[in-house]
Amino acid sequence: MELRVYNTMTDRKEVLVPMVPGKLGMYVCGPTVYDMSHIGHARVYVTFDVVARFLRSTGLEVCYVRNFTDIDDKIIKRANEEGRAAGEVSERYIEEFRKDMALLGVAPTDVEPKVTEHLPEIVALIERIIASGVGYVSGKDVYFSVRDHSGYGKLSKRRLDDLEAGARVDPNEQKRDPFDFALWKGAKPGEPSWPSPWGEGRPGWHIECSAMSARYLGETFDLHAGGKDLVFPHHENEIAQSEAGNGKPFARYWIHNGFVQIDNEKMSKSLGNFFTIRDVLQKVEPEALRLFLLSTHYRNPINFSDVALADASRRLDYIYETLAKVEERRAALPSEPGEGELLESARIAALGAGFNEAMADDFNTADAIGRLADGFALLNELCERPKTKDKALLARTLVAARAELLACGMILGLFTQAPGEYLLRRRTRLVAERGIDAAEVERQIAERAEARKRKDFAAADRARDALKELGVEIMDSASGTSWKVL
RNA sequence: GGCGCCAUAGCCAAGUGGUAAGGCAGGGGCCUGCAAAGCCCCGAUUCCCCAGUUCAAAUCUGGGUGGCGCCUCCA
Repeated sequence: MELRVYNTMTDRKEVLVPMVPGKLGMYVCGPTVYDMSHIGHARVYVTFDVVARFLRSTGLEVCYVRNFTDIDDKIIKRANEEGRAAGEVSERYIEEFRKDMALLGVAPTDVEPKVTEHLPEIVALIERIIASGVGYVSGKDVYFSVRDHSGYGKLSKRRLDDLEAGARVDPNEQKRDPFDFALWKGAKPGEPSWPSPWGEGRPGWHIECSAMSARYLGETFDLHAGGKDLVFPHHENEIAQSEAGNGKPFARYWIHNGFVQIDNEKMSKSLGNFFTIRDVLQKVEPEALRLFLLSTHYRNPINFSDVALADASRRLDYIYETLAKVEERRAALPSEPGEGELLESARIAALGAGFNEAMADDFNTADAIGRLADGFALLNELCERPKTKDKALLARTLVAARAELLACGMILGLFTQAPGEYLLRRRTRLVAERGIDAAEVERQIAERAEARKRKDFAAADRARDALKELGVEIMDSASGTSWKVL
């Protein structure tokens, strides 16, 4: 199947053709580890986790590199505030980041390079940039001379002359041109530093990604991704550095995700309207956040709200309730139903086919998730009103339909939990939140069962109403009465 | 000022030339002692407005209106 991706470089969807057939290298700009990650970070890493999973599902051997920026002004600032070493701060937040990612089902990437462990590569690249004539030393710093590099602005479609109006010059810097950017910053007192041909100092912000991507993926590689706000200047500068230093084209396809917004405004630290991943996970299951993030196409902005999150949560409950129902039904059917025909085979086949079609069109997770809806309806239908008395046939069909859905879910990193565990954890969480006495609920349900046995429906209904008052909803079925928190 | 994005039902959200996916909420039906859950059916003659191109436009072009982003650390 042809895989089409929207390439920021060309502003169109293009067929993704890896440089080396069967293999694909991808680099995603990772976090600067100076604080807890927010849901904007969650979106980026969930998005590209799904991209990597989908690419792998097509048979590509993917090498996914995502860095940690573990030395930077903000980290130093934080370290000074806390009276710690910069390394302590970055290590702490790397751990927190990994915890967040694990909760969200974001798989570790193949390589997670840290800037502080790649100084030799960085210094060597800066030397090559200087040698190529577009880098210059000024005082203790080294800068990239933007005007001496042809092609600067090709990703962001900016011309230097257009930038002029918004230019701001930091008087502390010794640039020849306001748009030049630092490759190397000479050490200031009390700052962490590393030796270099230009004296003690540390790398500029952009050079790390150029150096580390080349180290693990080669000087030219397939896919480079990140948040939309990195297009300029970060990615533009990476391109300039890499192409000037290596004399080769840099990344072949660029993909960028849209922002998470709050009340239709960008969420950011500077606006103070941001939620950390940890904040959100206090309130909902991590998987619900993941589902929410994937319910909008990655390039569009997504508006974060309690309502939207509740929608995703409800939908996820439906999915796990369906899967739990399938398990229960399955237990009453032949355990080895054998091979053979299926019910609704066309509908089942359409699930995976439709899903893949949507994903192959620029990773359209929103469309892809929509295509799965019929599969869950089918499972419910099969469980509640099977159109056959052939138990083996029913069992085969249930297994096949579920397998199809779970295979798609695996690519999204969704529906991967044991349904019973998910539902119990969710109920336990809600029970605690609402201060519901679970034993009391069970007692009232038992009483109601007695009343029903006596055909005293008035009493049974009173019991049900009483439970509803507590926020508990009950469901009668052949196998007894179950309950959930509303 | 420069560059760019977005506008689809009450809400969320796909769809980039061939006659509007999906979800939530709502209405009806089936099931149920009654419910709940589930399943089925119903819901935009229409895609911010105006003009144009075309046999055909939510989709393309031009012009508006409204919202947002980047150009400064930012995912």
